[in-house]
Formats: sequence, structure tokens, C-alpha cells
Amino acid sequence: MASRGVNKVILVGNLGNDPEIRYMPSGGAVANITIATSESWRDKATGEQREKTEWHRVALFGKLAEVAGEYLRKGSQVYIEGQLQTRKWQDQSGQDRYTTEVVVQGFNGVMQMLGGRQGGGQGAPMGGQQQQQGNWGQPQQPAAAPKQNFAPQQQQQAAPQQQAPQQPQQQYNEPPMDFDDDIPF
Amino acid sequence: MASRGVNKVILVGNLGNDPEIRYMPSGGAVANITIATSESWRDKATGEQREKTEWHRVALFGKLAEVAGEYLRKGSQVYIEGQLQTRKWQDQSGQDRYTTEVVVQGFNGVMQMLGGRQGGGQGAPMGGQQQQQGNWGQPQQPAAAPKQNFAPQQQQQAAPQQQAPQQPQQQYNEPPMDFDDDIPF
Amino acid sequence: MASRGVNKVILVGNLGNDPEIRYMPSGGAVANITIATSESWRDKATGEQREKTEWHRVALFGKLAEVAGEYLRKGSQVYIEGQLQTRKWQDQSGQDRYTTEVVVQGFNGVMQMLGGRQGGGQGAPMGGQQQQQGNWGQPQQPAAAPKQNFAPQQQQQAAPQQQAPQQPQQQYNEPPMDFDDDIPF
Amino acid sequence: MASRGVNKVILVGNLGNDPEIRYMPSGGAVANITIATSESWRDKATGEQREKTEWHRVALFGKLAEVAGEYLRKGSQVYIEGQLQTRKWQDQSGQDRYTTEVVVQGFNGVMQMLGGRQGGGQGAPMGGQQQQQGNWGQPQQPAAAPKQNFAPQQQQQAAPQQQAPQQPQQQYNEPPMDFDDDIPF
DNA sequence: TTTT
DNA sequence: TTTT
Repeated sequence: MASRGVNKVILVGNLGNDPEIRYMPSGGAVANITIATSESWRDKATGEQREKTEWHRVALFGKLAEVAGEYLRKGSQVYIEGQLQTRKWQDQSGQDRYTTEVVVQGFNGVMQMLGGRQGGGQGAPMGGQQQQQGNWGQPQQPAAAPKQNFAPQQQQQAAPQQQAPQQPQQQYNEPPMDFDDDIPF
Repeated sequence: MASRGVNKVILVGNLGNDPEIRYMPSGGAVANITIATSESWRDKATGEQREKTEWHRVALFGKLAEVAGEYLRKGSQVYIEGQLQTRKWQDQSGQDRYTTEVVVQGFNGVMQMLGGRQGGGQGAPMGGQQQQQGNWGQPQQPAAAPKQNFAPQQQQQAAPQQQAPQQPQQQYNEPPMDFDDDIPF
Repeated sequence: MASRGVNKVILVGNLGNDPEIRYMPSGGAVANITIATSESWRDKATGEQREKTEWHRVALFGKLAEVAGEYLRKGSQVYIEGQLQTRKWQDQSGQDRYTTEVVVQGFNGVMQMLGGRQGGGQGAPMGGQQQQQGNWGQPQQPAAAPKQNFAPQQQQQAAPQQQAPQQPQQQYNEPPMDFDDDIPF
Repeated sequence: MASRGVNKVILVGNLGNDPEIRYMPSGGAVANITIATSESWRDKATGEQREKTEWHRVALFGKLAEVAGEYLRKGSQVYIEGQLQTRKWQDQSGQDRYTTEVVVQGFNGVMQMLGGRQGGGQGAPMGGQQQQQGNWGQPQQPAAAPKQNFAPQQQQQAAPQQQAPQQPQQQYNEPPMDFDDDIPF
């Protein structure tokens, strides 16, 4: 609750994919999203326009995770305020690996959908579309397998994630998920 | 120069070690520091006070790197404003690895020393002490081997880091360095 | 150029009106916009939903002012990063008054249009519409009287605003503009 | 509780005076402080070094106000995170006036003392000194007239400030206070 | 004055 | 993978 120092990340960018929603044993939701930010500049040497995209791994917890799961979609533009967190995990060979994420949680976390009518009131169901005005989806049913448990696979240390809510960060142990492509983490 | 989105990190914390300064082939300085931020809370289950420290890897470039090298020391408190950047490297076994850092560079980067008279005027030499009022050192000579070259080891692709200054991020290739203590990366 | 301390404001909100563009004697552009942010909550006493809107006075300078004048319109959603600045002026009775603004200028200033295709490429002229997809206008001609001079009225102290560009803030002297309604400043 | 938009201010600077603490009818504490941030640059025309100081009016509420009253002193360096708020009041002649402040309150508000051991543990009493290592005072008794009531003067509209805690901003009515020196408001 |  |  108290903190020594400041650990704050602010992002505005677009989702590279639909959010992935999971539920912790406690029932709390976790949403994982990836957000792109980019910079462009003119290369002084070649004179050509160049662009570099940075991909950010973001984890939202609790109510914000649910909102993300319901309203955000691939391409959605979003404002995120969270904190940096590096978590340790073991790869297949048992070697320590570290993954840094932006954790959006509790009172310090902010998630604001940008750029459109706020998913509000217009009633019309989404019908499978992927993108729409303001570029987020309609409220979505938790879909597929709701409340599926968080499944720590090779690491069997259940206790630690049974964390009481007063912890500053509800941690979770899992290897970084599989991504189907060359996302650099 | 132009950017699409916002990628901003703000940290206030203390250095876990003295800065490590290097120089790129271009002569530009790079300072690597690690900054601790922490949170404490009362564990509702056990009733005891708990604390969690997060370590942040920060890379400063150019003038700010020089200032960091001269004035910051282990324990120094600092305000940092930079951006998140994940860079790819290969470990000993040739496997891809990713490291996320806070890059402080150019016009968007800010580094402010906190907690003391600003390295200014009081004249008295430091005499080897590690920490002092305001907890940063006196201006330090680049020491040891100044202007030592940045040494990309297994990767021999010099050209890319010959980047013109107009690039948003001067990149550099190196495995994460060794730390002599329990900083988890 | 150097700074002691941090002075940063971050806003995401919608414009209450079209930007007002002026030009300083130097030819530099200044755009004044007002941005709304709001909070809503359930009143515990009455049980009803309540909302409070905060209006922010923002001044953009230079290139960002030009971009604002061209692309932003009443209702546009925008991300702003600037600094707080309070300037002193005299009201009709000669009494000192102070107005606080968010100044967006130079390398520390950021303005990002949110929520739509970035004014780019689709070619179709705007045809007098006030709002469109993504809610900003097409590039607009400086309209009316371009390059009209900044006209300090009752205060005739031209020299101070002849400021060299290396000043951290190009100041300008003018009474707060007339607003046609109850904007609270 | 919910918010549309982002309204965030981040300051790092030094207090121009000791905090002024008051108590609202509800018993909640309010601390008013002024924080200086400054920028310096070399005047290109004259070649001389110049400096400009910006003064920020900050109001802290609740627990943070109490901490501010106990530990902060004139000269203390502090990190502040709050939101911009402009409040209306009437001057002696009944004219509407507006004052913009940085409000630090609730879950979004942050106040971090910088630059010293955190009031903790070193035991040695302060002995009336005003400033010390790390530049903040020892815990201070609320002094003088604790729990003195907030005194709305010309405005007698008690009810509105009887606000339930779920309101985003506990407002208070008062003219800006007198400062004994050259702080420009 | 915006927006939802 | 996004977006312009």
C-alpha cells in the first residue's frame, strides 16, 4: 500500500491482437494484451522514411481485465497507466528467464478506451465483426471457456498465487504464452 | 521524430550499483544503471509487514549518460523519464533472448538527481567515499579506460549501430551485463 | 534547457471548441484549446449518478500549434503532454490576475490526435462538416486572416515577447480571451 | 470513480513554505503547499545564464495531507502526482475569480518525500531545526490549534462541502491564502 | 464548450 | 500483431 519510489508507465497505442482473458483460482480476471507504439523519422543517411514499432506486453487485473475483455479488440486504441514488473520463470531447459510487463491493477492502474463511442447503449450486437466505429467491440460474453482456471503448467507452486488481495501485485506464474509469430518476447 | 502513440516510463528510485559507462564507436556515451522501487503493505493473512522491490534496468545515452557517470552512485536517488524498449540478443547457446529496458535519450529523456545540492559549489573533494549528503558523488573522471569501445561480442554487425543521430533510438548489441549481487537480471 | 525539478501535465480529453490560432510577431504559431476531462461517480447519499467536468486551458506553440489548427476541431479527442505555467495579467481595473495554462512547447511538449485515421490520405474534402470519423477535421487552410499578428492590446510592452527562441517558454502577454459563456477561467 | 479522460500532473520540486494544514468540518485534513520548479538556459542574445521559476499551488487531502503536515517543511523536495482543478471564488468586490491547483487526493494522488532517510528510525530528535539531511522535518505535532475548522467566509453554503467520501473531489471554499513573500499567487 |  |  505504501510505496518508496515511483514506478509508472503510460502508454497510448493499438492492440496487436484481441485480449486474452484468464481467471485466477480466486476468480479474479487477468487480461493480457499487446500494445504497439511507434516512431517514425527520416533517415539522414538514406533520406528515406523509417519506422520502428515497439510492442508492449500489458497485463490487466480485476475489473479492468473484464472491461478489456469485453470492449477491447485487435486494433483498439487505448490509454494505459500501470507499473513495470519483471517476473521470473523457467524455460523448458530449466533456465531462468525474465519477462517484463506493464501491470495495470488496483487503484494505480488506468485503462481508457480511446477514439470512439464508449461501447455504450446503442444496443446492436456485434455479430462477429472484428472492428467497428471507434474500433472496439461490443460487450462480449466471456466466450468459449469462461472461468477456465489459470493453469500453471510445469511449475507446480500453487500457493504463491493464492495471494490475498492486499498485496500490491497479484502475481501469477506461467511461462509467457505462445504467440504464433515473431513477437519479440 | 514523429511518433504514433505514447511510450513513457517515469521512475523515482535508488541506484543498486554505480553506473556502468561505455562509449559507442561514435563516441557517444551509454550509462547503464539499475533502479529500485518498492512497495510495502501489511499482509492481511499473517498481519506482518511485507515489502517487494522491483528492479529496473535503465540505459541513458549521450549527455545524460555522461552526467549519470559523473554524479550518480550506488544509492543515489534519481528521477527518470524515458521509454520502454525491448531488445533482442542471443545467449551463449544462440537462443533468442529479450531484455526490456527504460531508455533515456534525446529530447524525451529526463534524468534528475534528487535529494541534495546539485553537485554544486561546495568544493570539498569526495575522497573515495561512496555516499554523501544528497547521496551522489562528486564529478568523477571517466576513470579507468575512458572511451573504451563498446564491444559487441558474438554479434559482429557493426554497421547498424553506426546510426545517424536522427534515429529515435541508438541501439547497441550486448548481452545483459553481469551484476555482482541479487539484482534479478 | 536545463531544469531543476519536474513540471509535467498529461491530459486526455475532448476539445470544447475549435482551436484558436494566432501568430506571434516572430511568425510562430500559438494555438489555444480547451480540453474537457470528466469523472463520474455514484453519490452515496442520493444514490444518483453524478458527473464533474474539468476544463483545461492549453496553449500549443510552434509546429504543434499548426498541426492543432489544421487537424483538431471541437470534439476532437487528444493526448497532451505539457507543463503548467501561470501567467500574470491585469484586468480592466488594473488589478493583477493570474491564469494557469498547460503549455505545450518544444521538445517536452506532445500532442497526439486520438481515435481515428490520422487525417491521412483519404483525400475527400471536408465540406464544412464539423466532425467526422475519428473526430478531427481535414487539414484546414489557416483560414480568414492568416499570419495576423498577435495583438497585445492594453499592454504595450512589446520587448518582452521578442524573446529569443532559446527561452524555455515563449511567453506572450494578453488578457485571457473572451469566451462566450461560463467557462470558469 | 469512473473517469472519462486523463487529468494528471506530476511535479518534482521544493516547497516554498511550510505546509498550511486545515481541517474540514468532516475532520478530514487539507494541506496547502507551494512547490517550485525551475528551468535555466543560456540567453542566446545576451549570452548570460537565465532562470525561471514556476510556482505550483498544491492541495493534499486526507492521509497525505497529514503526512505532508508532519514531515514536509519549507525547502523539502517532493514528488507529487495529482490532478488539475480550477475552483471559483469571489474576491472582496464580489467578482468571480478562478484558481487552478494541483489536487492530490484519493487513490490517484501520490506524495513522495525525496532526498533523505524516510523519517525513519535514526532516533536522534530534531531539536527545533527547520531543515536537515534529506530536508524534511521530524514528525510534527499538529501544533497550535489542531482540528481548527475550515472557515468558509463569505460563502455560506455548507451543504455542498459535506460531501460524501465517494465524491471525486472534496471541495472547499476559500480565497487563496496570503503568502508572505514573492510567490506569485 | 467536449465526450459517454 | 496494431496503427497512419
